[in-house]
Amino acid sequence: MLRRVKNTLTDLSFLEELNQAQREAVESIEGPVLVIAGAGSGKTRTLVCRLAYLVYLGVPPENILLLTFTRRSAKEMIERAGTLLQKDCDRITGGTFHSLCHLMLRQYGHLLGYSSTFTLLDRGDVEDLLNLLKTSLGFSDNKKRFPKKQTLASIYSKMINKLISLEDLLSEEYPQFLEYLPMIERLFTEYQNYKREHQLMDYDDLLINWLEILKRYPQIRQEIGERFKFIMVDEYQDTNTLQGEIIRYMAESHRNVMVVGDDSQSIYGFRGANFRNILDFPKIFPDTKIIKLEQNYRSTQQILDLANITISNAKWKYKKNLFSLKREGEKPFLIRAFDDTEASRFIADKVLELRNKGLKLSQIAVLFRSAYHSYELEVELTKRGIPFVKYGGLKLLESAHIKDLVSFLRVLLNPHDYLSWNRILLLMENIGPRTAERVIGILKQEPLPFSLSKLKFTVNSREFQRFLELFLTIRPYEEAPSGILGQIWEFYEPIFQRIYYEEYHKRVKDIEGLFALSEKYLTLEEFLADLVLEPIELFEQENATFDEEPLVLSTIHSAKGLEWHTVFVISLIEGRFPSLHSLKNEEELEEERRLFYVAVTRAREQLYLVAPLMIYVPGEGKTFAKISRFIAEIPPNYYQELSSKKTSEPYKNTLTTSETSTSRSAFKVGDLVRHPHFGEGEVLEIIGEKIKVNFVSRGPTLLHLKYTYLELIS
DNA sequence: CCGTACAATGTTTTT
DNA sequence: CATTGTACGG
Repeated sequence: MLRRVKNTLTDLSFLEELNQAQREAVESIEGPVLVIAGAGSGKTRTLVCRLAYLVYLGVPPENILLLTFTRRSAKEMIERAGTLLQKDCDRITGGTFHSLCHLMLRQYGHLLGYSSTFTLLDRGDVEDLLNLLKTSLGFSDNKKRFPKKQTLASIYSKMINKLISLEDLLSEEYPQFLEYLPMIERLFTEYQNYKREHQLMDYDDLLINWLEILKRYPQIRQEIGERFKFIMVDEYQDTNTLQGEIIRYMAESHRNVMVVGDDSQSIYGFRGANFRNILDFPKIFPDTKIIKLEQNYRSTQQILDLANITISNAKWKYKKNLFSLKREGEKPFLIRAFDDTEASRFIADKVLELRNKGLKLSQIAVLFRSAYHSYELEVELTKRGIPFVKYGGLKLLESAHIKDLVSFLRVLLNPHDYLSWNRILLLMENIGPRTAERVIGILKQEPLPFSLSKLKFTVNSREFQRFLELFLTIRPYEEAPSGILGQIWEFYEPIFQRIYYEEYHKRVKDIEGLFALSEKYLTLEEFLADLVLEPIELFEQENATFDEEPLVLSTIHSAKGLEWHTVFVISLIEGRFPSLHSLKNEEELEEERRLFYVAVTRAREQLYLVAPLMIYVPGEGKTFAKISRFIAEIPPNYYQELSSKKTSEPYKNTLTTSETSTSRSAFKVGDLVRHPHFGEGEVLEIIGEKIKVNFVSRGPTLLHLKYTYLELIS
């Protein structure tokens, strides 16, 4: 059935680098395949090779669908496949489940009564809408214990993703709200109606609605089967029942589907992911070929040993037998710092020491359970001028000022998005909840160009009058997104200054970021959808001045699938990791354990486990912290304890040398210098504490004198 | 009816 | 400790 395409693509040498099991996975082209891949077993490489192999065999790239956990990783894999083949693979469809569903719904959503310009709601929008409905139903008056908007949003999403009834969910996880069951039920019904009536979809709707279409229309299943003849799904252990169903229907006609995952790395239970999905796959697709990748290429034996202890203590034992190439390395380190401040200092010292030894900063990562665990460290790194990026913190769209701007864009595209109308109306001078409500009432009866005079008459706000004029001049389908954004910004700036005058400069940087992003898009729809589907991380932009690739700080969830030379896992104390929230529930504790397993298996060579002795507790001051059970249960001979007080001598020397070198006289333009990592280069420029060196190996590079070890050669 | 000053309140992980 | 709700003055 598959014919080899002429002989232009002859180079299959990439297959030879695979081991037996990997190769089998790559070459099993037809029928359902389940790959159980342990941590570091070359899972990504296998997927990439299989993509390349399919294209090599003559499968048109547009007939291949690759579903991954982030759009970034899909893009990366497709690029890598292209490199292997030396052929463009861009036409492979790749992305997350949500982005695929979004794509499909823009095309087929009309079957459920959705126009192709429906608005996507992010978590914050969902909360706002639930809150709006809660108030309008009168549930917020005097009902002190009625759940608040965040909780409501969590309950709703869990209910949908786990496919369980509200009553079951409440009695299992939120017994304190059981008395409100009928009210919450009512609220959720209103919520669903509201979304439908106003062309809105939340994350869950993307899955539900696409699944609904697949279920209802056999001819579409057929059509989709023709379009995506080969389906691959990465990180299958983190899919939920809905996603499993979607795959079942999409692959129904040809059954060419490969899913890859590792049950011991399932860490998304909180959003309904069920690792049983992976075990049930052969039941949904009988005759599934099961392939296990058990050889670990990533980590040293010492790191693997520690990881294996963790997983062997798991309640549910996994049938896996990870073996490595017996690559010897250093035992993992355990550091008991006095408090978070000392831990941060230790890490900063160590990072600089490693960099002085020639390790790239981007080869080092600091991992933690919750985004806020790295606050102290961020302060320390900033103080020392160590560039870093943080993954898993606040997203661009989660900041109020960005949300404001986006709301303007949204109403241009979907005038029925009254949620966004509400937001922008409240921003304007002399408009409060009541006026906003009145305006929306008018808009609902008569959409904009018609209700213009009526609105001008009713609303006493100059700002609003100006906005109306602007609204009518913008052509959202014709102008470039960046141009539209520009016009909106011109209008919004004074409002912005008024509301956020305190952190004006900090926030303006995000706006600049949004502008830069908008320039990559041709249509406003795509731009807005992407902001929700692929939320942009909001990092400290101050580090952007460094040419060097930054150190990585990341939540463990966001570190999935990645690896580094050296990994620090911080905040290893009870209540933080495992998180306080999971302590009462055994299932969630098991998930925390898998999370710890994921964290330690990110490291290739060196692993540092860091736990403070004391932590600051709000009302109580400094108190003793209990070390994480995940550390306590590891026999001490699996790690070596290291004092956080003293760093190794050679490093101290370099610090003093470089500190003397901060004085302007140390280097001058034209000097020849040597850097431990970049090699030799010529000094181009000295700007305050920074120095620009033209390295033979990598061209002009800006370095911070205080923290760089430079040797004068000439 | 708007805007502001103050009190209360709980705190994970992501598409 | 930062966000969210409430009370009050303009």
